[in-house]
Amino acid sequence: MFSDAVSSSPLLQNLNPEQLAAVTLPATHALILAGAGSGKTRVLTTRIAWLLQNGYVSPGGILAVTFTNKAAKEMLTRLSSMLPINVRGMWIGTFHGLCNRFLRAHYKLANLPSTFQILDTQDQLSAIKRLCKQFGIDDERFPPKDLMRFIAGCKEDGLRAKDVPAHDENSRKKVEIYDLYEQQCQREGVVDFGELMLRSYELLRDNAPIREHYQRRFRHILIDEFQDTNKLQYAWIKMLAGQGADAMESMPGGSVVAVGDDDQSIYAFRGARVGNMADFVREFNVTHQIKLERNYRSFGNILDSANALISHNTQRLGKNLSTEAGPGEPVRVYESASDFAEAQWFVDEVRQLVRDGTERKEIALLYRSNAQSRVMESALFNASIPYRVYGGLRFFERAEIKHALAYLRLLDNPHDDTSFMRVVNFPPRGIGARTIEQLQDISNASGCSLHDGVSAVPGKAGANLGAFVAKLDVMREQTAGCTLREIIELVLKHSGLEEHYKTDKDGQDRLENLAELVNAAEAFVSQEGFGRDAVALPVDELGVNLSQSPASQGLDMSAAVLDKPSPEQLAPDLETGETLSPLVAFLTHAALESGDNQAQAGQDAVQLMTVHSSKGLEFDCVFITGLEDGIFPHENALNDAGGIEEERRLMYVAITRARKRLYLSHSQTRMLHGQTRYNLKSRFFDELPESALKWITPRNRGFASGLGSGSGNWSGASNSGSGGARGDWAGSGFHSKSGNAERFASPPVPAQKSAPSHGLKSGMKVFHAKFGEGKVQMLEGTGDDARAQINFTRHGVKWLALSVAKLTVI
DNA sequence: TCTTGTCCGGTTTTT
DNA sequence: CCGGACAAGA
Repeated sequence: MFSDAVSSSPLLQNLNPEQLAAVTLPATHALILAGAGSGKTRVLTTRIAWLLQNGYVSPGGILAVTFTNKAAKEMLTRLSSMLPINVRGMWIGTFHGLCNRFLRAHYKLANLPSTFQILDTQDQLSAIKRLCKQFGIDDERFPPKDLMRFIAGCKEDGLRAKDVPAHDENSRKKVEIYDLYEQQCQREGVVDFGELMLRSYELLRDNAPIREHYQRRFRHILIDEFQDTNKLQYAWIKMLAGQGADAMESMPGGSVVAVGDDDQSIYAFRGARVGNMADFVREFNVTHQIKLERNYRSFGNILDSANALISHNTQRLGKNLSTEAGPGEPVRVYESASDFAEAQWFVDEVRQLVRDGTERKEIALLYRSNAQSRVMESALFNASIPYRVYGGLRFFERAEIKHALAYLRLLDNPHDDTSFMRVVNFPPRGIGARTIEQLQDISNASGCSLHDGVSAVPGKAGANLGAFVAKLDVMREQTAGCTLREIIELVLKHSGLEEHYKTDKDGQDRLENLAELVNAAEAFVSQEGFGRDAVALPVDELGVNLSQSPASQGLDMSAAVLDKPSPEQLAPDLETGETLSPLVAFLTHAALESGDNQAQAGQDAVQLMTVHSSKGLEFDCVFITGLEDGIFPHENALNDAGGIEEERRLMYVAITRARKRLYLSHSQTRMLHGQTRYNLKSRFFDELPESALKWITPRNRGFASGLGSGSGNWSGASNSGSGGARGDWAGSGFHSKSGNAERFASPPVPAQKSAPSHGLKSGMKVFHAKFGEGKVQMLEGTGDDARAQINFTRHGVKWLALSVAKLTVI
């Protein structure tokens, strides 16, 4: 179908046959099942470059969507290195970034003020709290966090309050609050993340000229990480592709290419629907499906482990990764006696790896939940090994930055009550809870913003408030016509933020961050041309630099011809080129890109992160720790099959991060919520191929203890052992190399032939040194793995590993 | 009004 | 254990 001239293009060199097929797909709808490490991003960007280079589409005719800013940025960078084109005007970005751009261009039709601001999760929560207070909602029955989840969930499903089915009193109330929240946001001129998507969708749905314009325009739609799309995002794509229920046409000559991996779907908890992949195939009549199963990342043993594990999932599209790299090293498995011992082992291994020439940044430590990082961090810290923890507070989420941004927002929109509340008494200026309550009552009664209610507050309180508002007004006047940098510097000074942190004894870091905010703004203005990114470009600028791509070699140009928008084809004001003020653009940027969390990004440091945040990354050496039932898989997922399958996919993601060497570890005991827990090793170990594994812990560790001795009395490694290990830790760090582990190692015990006879039966009453009296509810496993679920009178239900726990039958 | 102590609760995360 | 959230003193 394609000429030699095309396939010999330098763009297409070194692609394997499947990748090449994906890159050069004809203009139809297609699903690309791209396994981990199969070169997915490369395929996506190469396809875009290929389409452009051959003139099948102009830059303006492409819509490429990703989930994270990082992925979007990478796509743009790679693209500009492949082709000499100006990527600025191209619609490549995150769902939310693109929706923002769309709404900025059509703010009037979307019924938004031109300066609408975006609420991040923090802002949204405080907006909901404020609302609950105003309407006297019982926050025991309706915790604001739950309400936020509920509202976000509704929006992810594309539901307005009126569309949400409510059968009982409870859900009716929640829907009512959702509705009130919407009204509040509208009044204040703010939108949350979900609203960006939902409102874009509704505008496309309800406005035919707009819809048809964009449907004509985007000939090639590409979506990355399709398995993570939610219901609304899928509906949005359908709408743009003319597959909506009332669509006139179904983008003839156009194409939607969805790239995803159902095995890496790990975001169901936030509304992602893997089912979108199957729906896409059905609803778009997808005829071209390509599987990318050749893995260029990991050695065989690692891939075999991943394949074997994921084969235990039932709901799969089916895919098996293969490599030509050879088996490589075995997957190393380690069992420790405590989380402290695990950390010590990790530190020792890291030291060894570094000695052998591994770069620290090529070593990643993955864990299921953030709480697990602490013990690891301490161990690394004590060993003076540089490390970097991902996750946590990001730049634009820091309190001092949020304060500064709140002042800036109030300059543009004094009715932004969320921002008003945040800084009305920060730095402290004698406006207390009582005064604010008064103001809220007045504003609520007259249905105005807090800002407008100020004048009606009597007495000294009113005077204080008045002074605050006057200060804002002065700042607004003084900053008129200033550059972004000048505006921010002036606000930092006049708001008193700078002064406040100067006198605060540990305000140095915060001052530095505020200085960094000025830098960020400066960088934003110069690099981004302040927010041309955030607004739609005029239509006639869309074909920029197309002339620089080589003309197509006598190929079918119909796609390109179709795409080229002729000015008369479009209503003149469908897309506005209206420029946003630098300040609004910067505030938008701050909300949509919360900024990197760590300044020390470039350093050669060991990388610590949750499995979730490791998605999309790869490392030479990967440690997956805390592989215990209840930790990974997480206990909240143990009770339903779907939950276990998602945990298994999570494990699959974790394993496939490793290039050369993979370590798995679990611990017999672990401190959690200030208590020592006894965990069994993760059930996922049973799903890995024994031939790919190598246990580097002597397997006779732990022991069957005196079980079945008839006395009904047996001992495990003593409970106080963990206390001892902790003492060691707190006192002298990790000096004793294997000391902790040895402490737990049990004395040799004659093999117990009659393994299961630990003498316990459900219903028995037992005594535990720490938990007191309890009743055996359930028993599982044999020998080392035997465990009992015990309902303790004073401490509730617990699972105890019988090889460790000290129990007496009473 | 602002600071200090007690209580509670506690996955995963991006936008 | 550890942070956030609220209730009592300066």
